[in-house]
Amino acid sequence: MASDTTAPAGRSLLFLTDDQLRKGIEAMFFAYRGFTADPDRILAEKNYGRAHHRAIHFIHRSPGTTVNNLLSILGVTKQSLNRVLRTLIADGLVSSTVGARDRRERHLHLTPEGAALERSLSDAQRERMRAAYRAAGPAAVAGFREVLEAMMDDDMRRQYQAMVDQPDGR
Amino acid sequence: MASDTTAPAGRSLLFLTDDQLRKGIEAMFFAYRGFTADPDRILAEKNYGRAHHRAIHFIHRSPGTTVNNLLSILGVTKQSLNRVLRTLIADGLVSSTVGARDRRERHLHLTPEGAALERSLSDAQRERMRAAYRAAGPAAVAGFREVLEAMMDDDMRRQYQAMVDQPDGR
DNA sequence: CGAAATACGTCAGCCTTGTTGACATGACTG
DNA sequence: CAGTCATGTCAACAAGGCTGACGTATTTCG
Repeated sequence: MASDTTAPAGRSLLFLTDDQLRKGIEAMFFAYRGFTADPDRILAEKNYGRAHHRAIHFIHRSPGTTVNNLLSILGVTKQSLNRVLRTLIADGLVSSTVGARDRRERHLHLTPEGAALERSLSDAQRERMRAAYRAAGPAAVAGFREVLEAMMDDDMRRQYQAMVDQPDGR
Repeated sequence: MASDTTAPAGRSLLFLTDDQLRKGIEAMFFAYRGFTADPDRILAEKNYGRAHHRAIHFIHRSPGTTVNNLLSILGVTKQSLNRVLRTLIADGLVSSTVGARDRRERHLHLTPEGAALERSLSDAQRERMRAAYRAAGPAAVAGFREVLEAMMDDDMRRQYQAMVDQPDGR
């Protein structure tokens, strides 16, 4: 690497050493493990995986969303998503209803049972996030969000922004 | 849950609404995708996966580390790690040498080829991190690290702290 | 010394979750 | 009506987790 030593201006050169960057990388690695640990425990008991969690989360997030929409949010193939969706529907956690305007589409909703599982998953995850936010304080949280957003790919960030700016209507 | 919503008191409480927490959760989700995207592209060309990346990263990080040590850092089973390690050794990216003090142990090092791959992977990841850090600024970066550290499990945080505080000697 | 514990490797089998490719159906659209 | 679109599904495969069971050095401890 060894770039910043020669590079001009910028706001602060010293805080962008490879060592600082490596610490950020390792922090992401370990923090993500913590981030998924609580839901993973709950899901394991019910024989579901992270893929089910993601589907449930975004169906809860955007009730009535279509399969195609979910596909583009999750960034997986339809075969992969369908496998997960099939089990969730079979288990009565998700309902799939034919679209009124366009009858090719299926609109996805959580059933009461699905909503209950979503609740318990997101409670666990929120609890950890809340504790982290409390420990770090509001200023740190703002910085946290800024860096994370800057880390996304452009098209991902667009999806994220669009999603984040609409309240969840719980 | 529904805790902070009942008493909409001060500003310090409002920043911990479920909605704020959800935004943080979704930011983690999308940011982690970005975080792994660049290395994933490089690895895919060489028919390696994220598991190889993690092994390479931490062997680079702690040259001469033992298999058991790596196991506890990565948090996987020895069978799982061994599969990855076997291919890396067979492909000449990692060397395994019998321990001098304790001949049961194997000490792992990157070969020159392994170090080259590590370099190209971490260059890509650091480049993204650098861009995010630049965009967000030093104060945001400090907050970012604070929140991530608060998000880890206690024993994970201990490992992280111990690791982060020793320079990597590159 | 001998028994137990430790570090490592490996075989076999299973699961989840991702992939491609192919194909069918029903529904909208020009 | 022809073409495209949204969806579902079958089959086959790969990565990378897991458990359980063994085998083999080697070290440690009673």
